[in-house]
Amino acid sequence: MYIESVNFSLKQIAESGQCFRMNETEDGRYSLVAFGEHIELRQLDDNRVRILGTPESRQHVWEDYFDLCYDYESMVRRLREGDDEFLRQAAEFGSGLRILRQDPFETLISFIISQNKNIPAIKASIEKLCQNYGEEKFRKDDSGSVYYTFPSAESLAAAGKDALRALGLGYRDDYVLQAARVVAEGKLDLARLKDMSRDQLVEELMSLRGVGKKVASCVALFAFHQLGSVPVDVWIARILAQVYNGSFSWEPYGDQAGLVQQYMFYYIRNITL
DNA sequence: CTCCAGGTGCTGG
DNA sequence: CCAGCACATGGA
Repeated sequence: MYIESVNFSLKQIAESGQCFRMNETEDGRYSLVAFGEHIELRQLDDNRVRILGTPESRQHVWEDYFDLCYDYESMVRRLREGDDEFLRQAAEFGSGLRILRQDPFETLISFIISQNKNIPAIKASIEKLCQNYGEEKFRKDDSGSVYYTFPSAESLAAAGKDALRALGLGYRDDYVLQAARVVAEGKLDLARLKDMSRDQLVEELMSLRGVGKKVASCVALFAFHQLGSVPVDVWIARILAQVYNGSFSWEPYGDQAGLVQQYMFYYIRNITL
């Protein structure tokens, strides 16, 4: 099965730091676990991707996940043709980025774990969490090897404090447990948050322990597709301070500022490393 | 060994 | 409101 769109680079999306379970394989494919399914993706050309390991009937699910209906080209063009040299470069460099529509609970827990960790460590922690509390399934491809789904709120909430501590999440384990309990007990209905304004959504998420402005912004952006939500992490803060001397304004980008942020993040990560 | 990581909560000014 | 600090762990 093929899915097709412009501004669609598996490599850029996988390395963009918005998802943690999309990884390049030895032969240049990308393996992804999401919504309880394992799939493999291959970039056929700039705009075309082949999906393996999922039935035709699921095509719309992945088209939605990769946000194929959204027009990224207009922002890429706007930045490339603008007078901001840094953003011109950033848009050129990350023109294949898209903002995924990920599962809210997975995104919430993942970004709670992300705090004060580097990306490889985040990925390792999440895999371990999945191996211990996710569901074990078998791949539908010929390898038939096992993979683990992201844990449900219920299974995490049922985990003991000590058992969770043994996973090595550090001080974040208590945040994870509390968030899982709140969701499992129905005190926080993540589906209901879809209808909220960006400010309401962020406020609601920040009521959870261990969820501050940055994590809440990431969940708003990467799970609820609030493109106006702007996560400011150490890297973005560094850009604002060092490249713009504190004079940058998100205002001109309005409800697409979070997208601009993503081009910045992807660019800075790849030019300084 | 040291430094730092897609931060947050708490404290004292 | 803001600066400073502890936090628990692992990758580089």
